Amino acid sequence: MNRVPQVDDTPPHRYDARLANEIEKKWQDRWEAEGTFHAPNPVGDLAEGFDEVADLPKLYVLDMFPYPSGSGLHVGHPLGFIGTDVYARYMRMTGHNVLHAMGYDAFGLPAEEHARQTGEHPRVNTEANIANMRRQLRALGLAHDERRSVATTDVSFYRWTQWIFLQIFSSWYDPEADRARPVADLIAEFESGERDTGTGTPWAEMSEIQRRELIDSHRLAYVDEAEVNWCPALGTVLANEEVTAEGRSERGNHPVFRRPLRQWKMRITAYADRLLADLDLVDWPNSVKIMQRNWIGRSEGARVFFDVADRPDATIEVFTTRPDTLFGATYMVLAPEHPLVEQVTTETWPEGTPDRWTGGAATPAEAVAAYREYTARRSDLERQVDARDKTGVFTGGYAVNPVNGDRLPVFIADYVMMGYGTGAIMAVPAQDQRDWDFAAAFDLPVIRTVQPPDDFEGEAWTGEGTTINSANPEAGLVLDGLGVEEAKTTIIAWLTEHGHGEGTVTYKLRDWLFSRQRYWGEPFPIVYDDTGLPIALPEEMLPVELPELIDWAPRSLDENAEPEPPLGRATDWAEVELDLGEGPRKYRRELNTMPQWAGSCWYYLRYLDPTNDGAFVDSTVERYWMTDPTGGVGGVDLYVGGVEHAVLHLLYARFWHKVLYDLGHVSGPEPFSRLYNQGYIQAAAFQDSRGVYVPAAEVVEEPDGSFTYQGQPVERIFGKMGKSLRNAVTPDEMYESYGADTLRLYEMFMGPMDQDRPWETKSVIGSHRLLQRVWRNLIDEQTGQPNISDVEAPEELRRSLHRTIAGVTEDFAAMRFNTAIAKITEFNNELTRLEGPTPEELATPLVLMLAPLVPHFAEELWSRMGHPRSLIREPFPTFDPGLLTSDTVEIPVQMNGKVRTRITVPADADREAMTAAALASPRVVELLGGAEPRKVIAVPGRLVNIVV
RNA sequence: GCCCGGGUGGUGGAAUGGCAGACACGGAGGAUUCAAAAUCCUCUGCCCGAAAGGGCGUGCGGGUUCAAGUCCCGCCCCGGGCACCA
Repeated sequence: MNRVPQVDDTPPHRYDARLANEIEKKWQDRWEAEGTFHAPNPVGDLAEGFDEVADLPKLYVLDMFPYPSGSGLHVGHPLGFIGTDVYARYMRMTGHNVLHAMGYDAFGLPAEEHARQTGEHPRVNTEANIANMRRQLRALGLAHDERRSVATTDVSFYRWTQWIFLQIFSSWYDPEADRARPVADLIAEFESGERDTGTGTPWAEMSEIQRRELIDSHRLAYVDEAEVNWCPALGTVLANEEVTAEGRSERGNHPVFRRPLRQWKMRITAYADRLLADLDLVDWPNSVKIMQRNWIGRSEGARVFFDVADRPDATIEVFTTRPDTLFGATYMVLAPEHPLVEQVTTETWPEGTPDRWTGGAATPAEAVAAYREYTARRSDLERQVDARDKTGVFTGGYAVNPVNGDRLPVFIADYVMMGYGTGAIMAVPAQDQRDWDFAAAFDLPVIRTVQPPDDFEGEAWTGEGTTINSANPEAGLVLDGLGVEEAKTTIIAWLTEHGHGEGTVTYKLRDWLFSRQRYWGEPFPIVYDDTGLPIALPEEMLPVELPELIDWAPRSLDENAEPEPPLGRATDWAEVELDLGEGPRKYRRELNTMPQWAGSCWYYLRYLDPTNDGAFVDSTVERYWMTDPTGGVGGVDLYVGGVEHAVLHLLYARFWHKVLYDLGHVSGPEPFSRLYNQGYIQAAAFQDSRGVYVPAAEVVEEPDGSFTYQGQPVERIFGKMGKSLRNAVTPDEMYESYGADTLRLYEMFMGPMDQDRPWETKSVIGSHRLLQRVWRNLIDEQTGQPNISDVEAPEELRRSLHRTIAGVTEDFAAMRFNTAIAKITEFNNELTRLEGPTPEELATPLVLMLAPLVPHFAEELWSRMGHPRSLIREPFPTFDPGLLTSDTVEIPVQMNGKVRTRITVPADADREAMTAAALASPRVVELLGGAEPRKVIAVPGRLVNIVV
């Protein structure tokens, strides 16, 4: 290579990656040493310095709890963190005591899988990952109060997770008071006889075990033998919410099987109504509220009891949202697993049973057995695909319609599910398309009870209409002529009066399956005695620490394997001798662990008071940070995270918060008063002709716009950044090429915070150039000294500055960082055109406006401009409204809505003056050609439109 | 199927019913330089035109309005959520 030796004539003090890295390191160290980001608490360990901020309003800004992944961060991860940091820094400069902290949601499957593969304890791996993530985040210059950083895996943290579990375990939901209360109150009410036990046996006559079982059945955390989602590949059960519609695990996409198992559950359904109603109190994206509402799935209707013909002991209870259509019921359906199926099924087929109904079986019992087997084999996916092809068999039994005594054949069919309502329906084909489809397939009658519109040509009519064919005058029941709503009210009253049913509300929401067969999670603070009933460990025995495990050997588990909690292998730990008040006795520990959601249900409360050994959070501290002084619902002031947590995490956390609120441990009913969903950074990924992903960084864009990798054409797609698509770009790469401030600025500039956007490494240079230009406007690149003078700024630039401040202030407050940056850029571009040193009155506000976005950069300039102290609490620049307007404005003149020319008029010109000026302009005179305009619209300060 | 979002230059995106495309990337040209990088300046939606200027243009089709990316009606496409929920 005979290259000419290069002389590096880059000025010594140019803002480039090398200088940026130097500056960033310096300021990060200084911030840490000076505790710049410490947010003082009103009392307790972290109260130092509170006097200085006592008069300021508080602000609690929070990021969703990150999982410290082993592969480290890519540039998509910190988008939200940077956004909250910019906002939090801005709010500090507008005079708020801002709490912003970051912790780690560090329990979970990946660390345990890693342990299985390497034999290394999950804690070792987890702590290494946390350390790496801390390093990467620190390099971004995020203004977190590092004293408040916690990890769910810290014993000092999960001790309080266990404590909260005990609070929930020791509570029950009092429907009259509509809140959770201590179980002790319930026992007292049973003892005094104030509350009926509901078992038919008075408390005084119950045995000790009966009493415990009764109490346990009321607890908000309870053990239940129930159908659960067993995922052998993960070796654990999953919550319903963790299973996809295809019957696979959300994590890893492994097959999931239904099987009965003894498991912990949380009675979240008791809170269904409040979780729904209180959504009205919070400032959340509408889409998230809707998702939560759908998930809770409240629906109003009625329970109706149907006697079974010739079976006096059996009653089929159905839930319907359309009790007004009861006269249109022509058959009944039970879910295949419904417990009444055996009782309803007859020995032989009734006379005249159509062949279509029997499934070809000789007896109803055989038909039922065969159909049950068929449905058990059928996957959820298959069922969805042919949802309109209804299947089922007749049980041979009949139910009696309470409104008119009609005999209705009872079927089993898999379009009715055990998990919703009562697992049984009355089928009304005329007003329900699913029932219509089934009726058509099985040749069942259709009776319209709502008059469809004359031009209706469809099948089932589910809309409004007049009730018809619905009268039984002898029973005192006439619905004919009523609208749907009136008919519902009338029939519910009739059902209630005659003991055939009642109005009721049903929810889709199920109780929350709370135990997992994993090691790397919080142990339950629960032991069992000989009765097999759970006993809460007393608070003083917390924490219950995880035992050390040596055996990480993978177990091959299949569908039929007995789920086996790893803690069962810690035999020394599993059995324990304790004195729980009755002298030392042997107990068995609970071997399941809590799901990963547990820690994220309350971490935001621990940030408030992370070092407190006497309480999960001090109540004065909690009130200070979580109460809205203006009387709002309170809670975290701004919570930012991805929309993928719209249902699970946010619903669980709200539930725990409400329990804690009911028990008096927190001051408000909602944890997060304002929620903001950040978008995702997507990135281009490239597939070769075999469909294999190639390293995106090595793909070349050809002049014709196509892409090649090593000379071979590849195809571009967009997707999540990550290892699997081989398109990850790390923050470390960006620090090296441009510095962290450039990365921050670019991420904020790419587009609105709440939108997905594609990452483009080649565009980062633009943000870097902005910083270079600002630097050059304020610093002499040869000497590194400020190039700033105290001469007055030209009038035009001063006005421009004040317009910029006004716009940026508004944009920052609304988290529109991209447009704020555009305004700053525009102002700086004007500044660039100015000859000579930059006037101080322009330089200072510019630096302060940039400070939230690029904090190291701004601190460095601030310091070079002669300020000894950090600008962290420097007041944000204010603007003079008088400078926002100018004396004259240029406005467009339209003719018939099309811009034809522009005129300059005094800013305060009224309609007449504007019209006159417009009509006098040469261009308008020319175009009018002497004609009279039909009409002239003049909007002061805006435009003139001449209609001809 | 139902419920939410969203469709604007080559690209990311900007626009209280009032000049569509701010700002940036990319591209073109120029200044500077022995040369290059860097920097600075100019241009850059499409079409016609030498220019002046004109026409078209915010997914498609209608409508309201002096004026529509923005409001209304009907479609199409993309993304997300839910889904035989009685």
